[in-house]
This record gives sequence, C-alpha cells and structure tokens, in this order.
Amino acid sequence: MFDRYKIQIEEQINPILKGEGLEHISLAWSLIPFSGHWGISTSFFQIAAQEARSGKKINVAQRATELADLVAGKLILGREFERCEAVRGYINIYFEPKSFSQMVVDKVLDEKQLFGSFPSNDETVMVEFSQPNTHKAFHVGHLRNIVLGASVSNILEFNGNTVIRANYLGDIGLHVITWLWNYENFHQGETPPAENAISWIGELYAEAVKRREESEQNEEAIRRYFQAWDNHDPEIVALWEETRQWSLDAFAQLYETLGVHFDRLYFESEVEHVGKAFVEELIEKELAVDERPQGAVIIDLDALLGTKEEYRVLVLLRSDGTSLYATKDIPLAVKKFDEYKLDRSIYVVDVRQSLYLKQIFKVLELLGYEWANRCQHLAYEIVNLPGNVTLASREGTVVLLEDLIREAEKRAMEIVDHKNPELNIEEKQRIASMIALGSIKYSLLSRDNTKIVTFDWETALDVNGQAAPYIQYAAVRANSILRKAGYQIPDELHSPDDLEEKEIILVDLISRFPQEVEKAGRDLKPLVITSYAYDLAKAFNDFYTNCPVLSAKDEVRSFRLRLVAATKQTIINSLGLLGIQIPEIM
RNA sequence: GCCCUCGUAGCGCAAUUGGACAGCGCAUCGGACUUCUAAUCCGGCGGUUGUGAGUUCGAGUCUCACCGGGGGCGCCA
Repeated sequence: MFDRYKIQIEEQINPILKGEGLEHISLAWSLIPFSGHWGISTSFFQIAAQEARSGKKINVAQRATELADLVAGKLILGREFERCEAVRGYINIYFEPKSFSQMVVDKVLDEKQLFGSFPSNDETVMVEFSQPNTHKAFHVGHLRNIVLGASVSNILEFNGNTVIRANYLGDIGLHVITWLWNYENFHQGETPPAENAISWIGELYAEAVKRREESEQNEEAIRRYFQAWDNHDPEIVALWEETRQWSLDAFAQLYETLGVHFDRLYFESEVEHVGKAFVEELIEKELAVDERPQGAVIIDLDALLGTKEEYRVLVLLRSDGTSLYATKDIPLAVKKFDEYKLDRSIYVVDVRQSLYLKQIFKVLELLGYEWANRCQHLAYEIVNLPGNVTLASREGTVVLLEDLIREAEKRAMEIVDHKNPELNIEEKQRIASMIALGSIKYSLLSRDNTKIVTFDWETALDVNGQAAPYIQYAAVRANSILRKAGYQIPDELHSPDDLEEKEIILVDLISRFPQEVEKAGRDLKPLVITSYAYDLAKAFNDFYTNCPVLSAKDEVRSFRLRLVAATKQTIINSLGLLGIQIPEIM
C-alpha cells in the first residue's frame, strides 16, 4: 500500500546519505507503532552500526540521531505528506490525513464483507479439528479445539487459501464397545432425549466405564462383546450404526449452535482396515519390526534415523493385532492428500500429542510421500480447572459444554431482558445467544495457543472488560447511529480539512486490518484478531463519546457517517473470523 | 535421564517477530448519563519482564546455565 511512497522517499534519502560517504544503503520501513497520526518510519541504527564496524570511532546512537536529523532537514515532501520528523535516530514521515482517511474509508465501503481479505492464492489447505469420539460427551476442553480450528480456517480462507474443513470422528474402539455393551444390558430400547442428547450419551458412557471397572466379570463380557463386533455380528453392528448416528446427529446440532461446519467427515472405521495394510507394507520394507506375538509391531525411528532419544519408538499395532491411533492416522493422511491434492494439511490437536504427530509425519516421509513435510501440527494447550485439575469425564471433573452454554445464555438473557424489555422473547433469546457464545469463544481465543486456559465460571461468564460483548456493543452503537440516519450513507468522497484525533486513530486502526489478517494467518493465531477487534472497538467507543455524528454539519456529518459504517463493517469482518456474530441491538 | 512448553503489576493477559516510554483488562480509589444506547468514557494507584551471564548500537523477545509450574517419552487416545 505504501511501496510507492517508500521508493519516492528513498530516492531523496540516498543522495543525502551519499554526501555522508554512505552508499548502497537499504532501509527497512515500518508503520509508525503508535497511533495519533499515521505514517511510515525507518531508523538509522543499522547504518551507523555499519560505519562503526568499518573502523570509524563513533557512538552509534549519536550517529543515528545525527543522520536522522540530517535527512529530516533535507527531505522535500509532496502534498500527500503532512510532515516529517527525526526522533532519536528514527525518521517518521506522516501522511496527509485528509486523503489518507478518505482512501481507507472508501476502500472498506467498497469492499464490504471482503475488506481485509486477500485474493485467491491457489493454495489448498485442510484443517482437521474437533475430532470427537462418538458415544462420549463434549466438554470445554473440546470446545477450545473446535473454536480454534474454526477460526484458523476462517482466517486462512480470508488470506486467500482454499480451505477444507475436516473432522475425524472416533467411532470405534474400546470406548464405543463399552458403551454398546452397557446400553444393550441396562438401557435396551431407550433413545436419547431431543434436548440434551450429548449429555445423555455422556452419562451412559460414564456409567458404562464404572461398570467395566467395578467387576472383572463385566470386563470380560465387554471383551467378548468386542470380539463379536470384530467378527461382524450383525446385531451388534446394527446397534453400533444406530447409536453412532445418535451421536452424529447430536454433534451436528452442537456444531450448528456453534456456527461451525465441515466439508468432509472422516471416520476411524473407514481407515482401520487399510491401516493394517500400511503396517504390512512397513514391515515388508523393513522399516517396522513385527515382534508379535510376544510384542507389538513397532517402528524404531531413532534407530532408523540415527537420532538419539528424539523420535523414540512408535507402536503401530498391538500384539493382538488390533489397531491403534497410529494404525489409522497414516492411511488417513494419504487419503486426505489423494482426495484434495493438498498443499498443506493442518492438524489441530492438543500439545500433548506433539511427539506422536512428529512421529506420524516422519513415518509418512519414510514411506516416501513427498508431501510429508507439508503436514503441520497446530498445537494448543489444554483447558484446566483451578488447582491444575485436568478435565476428565470419568473423574467427574468436567464442565459440560451444554451446561456452559446454557448458563452463559441465562446470564446474558438477564441483561438483555433488563436493557431491552420491549423486545419479544425470541429476539431476546437470539441476542442473548450471540452474546453468550461470543463471550465463550472470545475467552478461549484471546489467549495464546501455547497458554493453558484455567476454566472458572466467574471468568468464563464475565462479560465486562476485554470480552466479546464490549466489541459487539461497539458495533451495535455504530448500527444505532446508522439506523437513525436511515441507513443513508453519503456517497461524497470529501472529508473535512481538519480531522479530530479520535477519528484519525479510528481510521488508522481500520487501515491496519488487512495486515493483522495476514499476520494471524501466517502464525495461525486468532489471538491477533481478538486483540485487534478489541482495539478497534475501543477506538470506536472513544470516537463515539468525543465526536457527535448525527448533529454534525454537512461534510463532517457525511464523513463521520461513512466512518461509522466502515467501522461497523470492520468489526463484523474481524469478529466473523472468530466465529462471533453481532446483534443489531443489545 | 532425554525432549517440549510456560514464567511480564495483587489476578488474567498483550507487546508489530530484535526497535521508540513494556501496553490492556479485572480488582481498587476518584470523576462523567436532560446528549447518536453508561454492556460506555476520563483520571489515579500499581513493573529490576523468574535469576545470572552472553550476543547486539539496541533484548520481554536470540544463546547458555540455573530456579519454578505444566506436559510428553513402546502396545491410552
């Protein structure tokens, strides 16, 4: 956006530096880091340091200051610039606010919901996230994964990638069998209640595990049940299929509530069989070692690679021949790349699986897949309870997703009810839901992926301060002004000669949105967007209290209306990347 | 034992990837609603960035060593 100006200015700076005996200098430009006025800046420290290294006896800081002063004194700026200044070795060049602000606002109103996005770049990326087990409940730990995966997908899409949102469901294994056995013996004929199907399924799971653990007889019965399932006992398979669907339906409902969708569902059951063939291949190629029946099928990566205690040993198949996660993850990766010709495959999985995924990617490389190094683990830390208590359904230390959402909606509803008593109940509920879900999502996304989230009800349901409702409210205020103006946004491109400081800060922030999107995409960090959206809302609230819009005169009013519309759009776009919606009223 | 990760104000978190004076929110204290919605705004208080070295003109950020929390290391997922 500013390249043209940079070149233009460098053409002036180079001769000045040449006069100082400095040639072939390249300057690194950046946006001036604090708001107030916008502009670009560069420093002379590197140049001074170079001089010092070449033998001259100079004080680097002093020399940088001297050079900055010199250049600032000699620069001749065009009318698109306001002024330039030298500050402690830096030179700051400020743009003329009028034309710049006009340019930014025009751009937003022109591009609308696409503002901040980048054109398609031909890169296809798959993001695998959520990965729930059927026949189990969802808790807040799972939510962090979903919310992160969904947001990263949105951000990558905005960056111009073609994104395939994939889910990988654990629909087989001991946990499923345990559930089925318990159901058939103790809950025959029951069906999940429509309202809270996941909780019901989860409760049965907890009960099933308890039964399995409390008697050896039960454990044996379950093992026999597993055998029967493995031998395709038609009754058990039918029950498996039916109950699995209950879970899938319930998940679909939850994803809808969360506003998350998937382009492709993978199932463990669809890759298990082919996975065993891959294990055979690995044994044949003498990469894997078959220690059965005494041991398992393993692949000693350190031995193969000559590393020491780095890749360790990966178990591919149990000694009894049944499959493990690794058995299935290998064919799954192949399937993904085959189906979609991926350029990149991202796994949103918690940090505890870092070594495991590193192993899987290495095995794929050893199998000769050239794309193996384009698999990427997006690791995030877990959600804990206070006192470093791990969330675990079997310990009872768990916060169920449905409970959390219900409670958050209840609290939001109280406020909505109080503030907007005239609305009908459906509308109130809709608004409360957006606020509740927004708060929950925001609180999970607004800390770095590498930081543990300690869940407590107080913080999770706090809607004050740096939280989604603050940002949503800013957009609602903007909307309120626009509504009172009859949604008539003037076309005039004139902006007033003198802009208020608050307006300048606001325009400045809006102009930074695209680069924040880029950064969030590069680092796979929604945190960048949560911070940005908050700063933007703050700047708008500041503008709101200081700059009247509707009562302002002609051109000021027009410009401010356009600015308000542009702000609303930018808030919508940024919260959209986080999967957070904005009500019209709140 | 090896590896990963975190440590910033009483608490919860940021910091443009090595740049300007380390910012914000809770909490706390004090102000502002006959005004486009106060779920808002303004001000005060609060810091040796775990410790110690090193690299650099410049370090919260990079290197090394310690200290402390969490996690992972062959048949769990």
